[in-house]
Amino acid sequence: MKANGTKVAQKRILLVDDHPLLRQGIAQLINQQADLMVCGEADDAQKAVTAIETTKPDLVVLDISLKGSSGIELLKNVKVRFPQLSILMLSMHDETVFAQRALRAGASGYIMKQESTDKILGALRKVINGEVYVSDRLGARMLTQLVGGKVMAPSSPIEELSDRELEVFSLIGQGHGTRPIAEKLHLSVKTVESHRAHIKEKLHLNSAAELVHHAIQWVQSESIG
Amino acid sequence: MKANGTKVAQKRILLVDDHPLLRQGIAQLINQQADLMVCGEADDAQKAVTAIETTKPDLVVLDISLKGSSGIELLKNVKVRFPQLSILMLSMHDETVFAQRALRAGASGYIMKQESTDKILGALRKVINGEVYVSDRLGARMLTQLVGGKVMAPSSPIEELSDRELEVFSLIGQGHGTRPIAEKLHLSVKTVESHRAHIKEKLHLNSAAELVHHAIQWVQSESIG
DNA sequence: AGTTCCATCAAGGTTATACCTGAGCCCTTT
DNA sequence: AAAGGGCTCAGGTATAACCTTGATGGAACT
Repeated sequence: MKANGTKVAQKRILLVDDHPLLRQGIAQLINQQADLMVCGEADDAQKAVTAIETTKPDLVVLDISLKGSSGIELLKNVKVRFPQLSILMLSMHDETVFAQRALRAGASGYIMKQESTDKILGALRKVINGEVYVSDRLGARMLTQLVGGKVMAPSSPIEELSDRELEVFSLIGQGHGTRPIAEKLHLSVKTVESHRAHIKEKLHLNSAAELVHHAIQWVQSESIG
Repeated sequence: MKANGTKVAQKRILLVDDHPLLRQGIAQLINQQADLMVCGEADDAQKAVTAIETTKPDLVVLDISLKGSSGIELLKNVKVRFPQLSILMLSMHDETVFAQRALRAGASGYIMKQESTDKILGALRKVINGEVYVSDRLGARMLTQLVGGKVMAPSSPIEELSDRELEVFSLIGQGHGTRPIAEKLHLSVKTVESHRAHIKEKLHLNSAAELVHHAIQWVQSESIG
């Protein structure tokens, strides 16, 4: 069966990531498999939607940090338009902050770029078969949360932030002011101010200076650690 | 000449990155070239040093954000032990923040993972030939800083700040707002505003957000070393 | 000694941002 | 149907940022 070359019905995978090197790496990994193939690539949100419509993939591998809008936003949009489509989120960021909100937004799995190619292949196959993939560590943690009745003590109050709030928080940490953030996200300045206020409440911060300070620290710890 | 297969002396490249997918991507890119080859891979600082000793690469491609210690720390250590070795820093982060730091620490180039494979190949070849690679945008910016500054190259425009300005800059970087700074230094708020304006001029910054961003960055780099 | 330069300090006035209250809409949960 | 949370935005006031202007005193050139 396996030896039958391309006659086996291969699962079609669309790659969405703005790092050409990484796309090349995962594309090679996938195309080496008899049962998988890359049907297309995209490096931003618009191209991703177009590519889904034209290539009809069985699975989308989606980077959580795209240029322009965040991967989570794209994930939500795609899920609205193509509810049946399976999506595996790929990220270099800490799973404790991003994985659960990715799953809540409709992803079928979350895996970090730091994982071995074996594990990534395993995640791909699991998601294609309709299952949900998360790391063992995160899976255990989520079980504990369920059994524990309510929500576990969040390891960081940053997990309390909503998706939009986290997006704003991240942009603040990258050094952007309120106005540029509003423009980038196509929102009213008033809305961004509102998000900032909520972030300050949730993180128990008292001033704009403190907010910027913590945001920059967090962005830095995310990128270096 | 080119047609002589592997008889041409290929340049040996060591990859240091903790993302297997990305290593696979860049390895494939390099090994497709007749004049380049991957001589080894490493995913943390220790293995990187060992690999340099055993494989004697002509060039090291080094991710700036490694697990454990940061890539910049590793860069400094490697430069102490192997001063002749060329190093191209690879990063997914904004070059305006990290590139100059990397070059000062001894790197021969800095390129972002978002760049096309063509540009990455170009950077690899440029660094192997003993030249320095930075993006066109960053190169122009650095030139402007040199020309716009004084005759000599200030290693950092921060050295242009007066004592008082540096004091204010440092307090901004510690997360204090204008009012608290004025109180702490027994000055009028207006005076602190004036200092802030002069700092912004000297560092070529355009907004308060940028100022705070750079100030925090600087304070952090000072405390880390 | 005079001129120039600039660091330091500061005011007035304009614009932008921060902060507070409130509110409509949508979705999910109950 | 009701309740809660998330997302969006507005009005109004307080505060901070920003621009211009300018006084003072020290350093440096010439």
